[in-house]
Amino acid sequence: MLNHVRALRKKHGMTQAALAEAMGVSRNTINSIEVGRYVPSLPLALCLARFFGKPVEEVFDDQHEQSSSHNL
Amino acid sequence: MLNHVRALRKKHGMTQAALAEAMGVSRNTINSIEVGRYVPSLPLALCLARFFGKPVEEVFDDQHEQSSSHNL
DNA sequence: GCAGTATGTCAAGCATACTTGGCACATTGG
DNA sequence: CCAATGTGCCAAGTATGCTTGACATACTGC
Repeated sequence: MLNHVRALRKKHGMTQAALAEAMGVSRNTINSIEVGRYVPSLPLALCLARFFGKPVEEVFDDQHEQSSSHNL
Repeated sequence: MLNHVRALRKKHGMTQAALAEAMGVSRNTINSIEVGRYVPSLPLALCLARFFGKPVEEVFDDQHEQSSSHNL
């Protein structure tokens, strides 16, 4: 699951900690999503997309994900 | 987390079992999402939205959710 | 009455999202 | 030199998405 969280966050001039607080999650959660350790929940994905003013599909690329085969 | 999965599924003339198979998940998963027992993962939400030809935001309403207070 | 289909729900188990708290490293500026 | 800031990562614990398998209900048509 590719995502553009890091690029969008930097475009907003925010740190991981600041974005985390804005989303109501921990810094570790934002960091883990940015580096691809796991994919966010739907509520968090909606929250991030809304925050960045973009549709969820533009922030998260489920199509050409590189990661290991089986999804969900 | 409100969603329009049931309405969209019926609009496609499908059963829960058929939609489940199309999404690659169990019937129980589709049923649980429709009746609001839990919200789907982001990959499944993207898959459902893509299947119905709608943006994720139109299938899942995070804004006016009725469910129990704290999110994520 | 009985079989088949569609739905709702439960329990137990596994996978994973998210938490707190901590540590390491690099960069920057006093 | 030293402190502060930003980032990456780890461990252990909790919450929840998803699974299989099963059972109950209702409806339909033979």
